[in-house]
Amino acid sequence: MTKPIRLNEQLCFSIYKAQKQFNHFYAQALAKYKLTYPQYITLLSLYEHGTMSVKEVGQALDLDSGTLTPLMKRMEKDGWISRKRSTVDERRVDVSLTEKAEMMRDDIYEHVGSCMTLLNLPEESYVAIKESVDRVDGNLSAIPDESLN
Amino acid sequence: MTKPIRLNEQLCFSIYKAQKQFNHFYAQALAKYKLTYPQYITLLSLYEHGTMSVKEVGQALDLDSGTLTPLMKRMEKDGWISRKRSTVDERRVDVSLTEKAEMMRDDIYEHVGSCMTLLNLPEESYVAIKESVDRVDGNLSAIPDESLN
DNA sequence: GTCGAGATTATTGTACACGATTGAATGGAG
DNA sequence: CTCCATTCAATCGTGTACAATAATCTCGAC
Repeated sequence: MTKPIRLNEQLCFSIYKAQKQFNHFYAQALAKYKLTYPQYITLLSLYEHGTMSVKEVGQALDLDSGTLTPLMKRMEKDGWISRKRSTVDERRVDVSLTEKAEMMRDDIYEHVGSCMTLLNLPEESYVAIKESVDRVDGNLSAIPDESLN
Repeated sequence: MTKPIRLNEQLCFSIYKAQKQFNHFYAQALAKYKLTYPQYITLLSLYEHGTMSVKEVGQALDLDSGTLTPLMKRMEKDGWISRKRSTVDERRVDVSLTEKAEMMRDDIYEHVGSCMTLLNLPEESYVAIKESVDRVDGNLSAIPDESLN
């Protein structure tokens, strides 16, 4: 007598769908800049920390080089960032913002900020939900892979 | 004086990361069945509703045929489902479960169920968080694309 | 000074995800 | 009965994701 698993009662499915909605939301909001969501968070990270190596961006975003290298090549082609091998340590590739990125900074902050108000969630709810999701994330990452065999 | 956007305070980023953690969690939990997460939810949907058209699966999972067609071809090759054109309406392709899928059903329910206990979230929290995430999803989907230009 | 273990980035292969387009099939409106 | 707008699956192009592997580099042991 095994209990069936109903899709619409699964937290993973809710998060899966919410992530896609956010993706769509940002696709619209960022269309005028021709940025995708992963490109946008890469940009945010650089705005926040300044020039970083690919490795450091990967740690900030929880993405590996297999994702970041092609993504950053596209961002370089679109004039958002420049990439060059560090002269100090030639294994590293330093990623820095272009003039264009610096110039667009406030515009992007402001536009995205105003779009976010349309989400229509009171500040306390927003923070509370975020903390809940972070807890789920934390609990998940604490599970050793071997225990799932 | 534009307020900077801090990545680690963004709900979208928390959900983005949690989704990836769930993906990793299910990649481990489903490895013995050689199923990915999207394949697993396709299977769940068929367990729940029986034979469905591609369109109906797409509505249940919020995915389009561009994603589902290749995914289902892989699932067919791996012996989970069979696909055939409806004789009633030849635009439709009916997707049904194989013997193998029916036989594995309880095994999968049980194994995934036991993995879920490792998430270590009390039932009330689980439900409350899920409802919060669903609300965010609902609010997002209510935003008209044009208002984000 | 050279060598090799370990670290770091790039590349490759597989699998989503989705917008846009295509082409076959359907079912009304007239 | 015949157009023709609509529906549906498949296809194509672009862009993530990530595991696995390859290529490159650093630094400490000697």
